[in-house]
Amino acid sequence: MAALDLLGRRGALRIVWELREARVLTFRALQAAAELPPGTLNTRLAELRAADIVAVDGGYRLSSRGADLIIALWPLLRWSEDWASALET
Amino acid sequence: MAALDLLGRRGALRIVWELREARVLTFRALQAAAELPPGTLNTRLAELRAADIVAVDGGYRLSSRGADLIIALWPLLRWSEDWASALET
DNA sequence: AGAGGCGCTTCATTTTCTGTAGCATCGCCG
DNA sequence: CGGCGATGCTACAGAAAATGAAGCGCCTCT
Repeated sequence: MAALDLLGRRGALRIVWELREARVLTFRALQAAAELPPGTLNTRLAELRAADIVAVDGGYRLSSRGADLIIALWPLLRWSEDWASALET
Repeated sequence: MAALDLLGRRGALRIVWELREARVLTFRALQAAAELPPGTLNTRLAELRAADIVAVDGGYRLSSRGADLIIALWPLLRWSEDWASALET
């Protein structure tokens, strides 16, 4: 479960999420969107780049593997919406 | 993305994973399976119980919402297998 | 009584995260 | 050219979290 270990680090899933739909964000924009301090963001980005999930190409974007990841994440996101609305009641 | 925040904590996804297929584990068995020290496990279990993902019923098991989560996790697990085998090459 | 399993708790150490500040670089505009 | 704003990213001190080992109190079974 190495992948779960990587994605289970603070902010990792959030970064991937913010780069959904082929978004290209600058370091600072990503920092604002993911609500992470620069040090953490930079550490996380290094790991995600090493894992070939995030690519740098005129800003940060998902690699093709990262795009697959977003697709695989869809059911989880659906679940989290249901979960959030269920908790409100 | 409160759910992602919760699941993005160390060991959280791993705990859910170890409870897949309606498994019922004792605290110590879960500790061994998830490779977590008791303090961390206990903290995480408290969060997961508060989120109604894990239930205590003669041991730790997934709640019905937790079972839904496992299903939603399937594509991600598939992706992580592909990812792991791709990294080996 | 003793042995073993149980769910935790405690504690000291190490690791990680946070938040602010700021550096060096680049492109743009007058 | 000289400044201006934005960029990616580093530095640092303090806070928070995780780690690993030890062990407590409780229960059950022999």
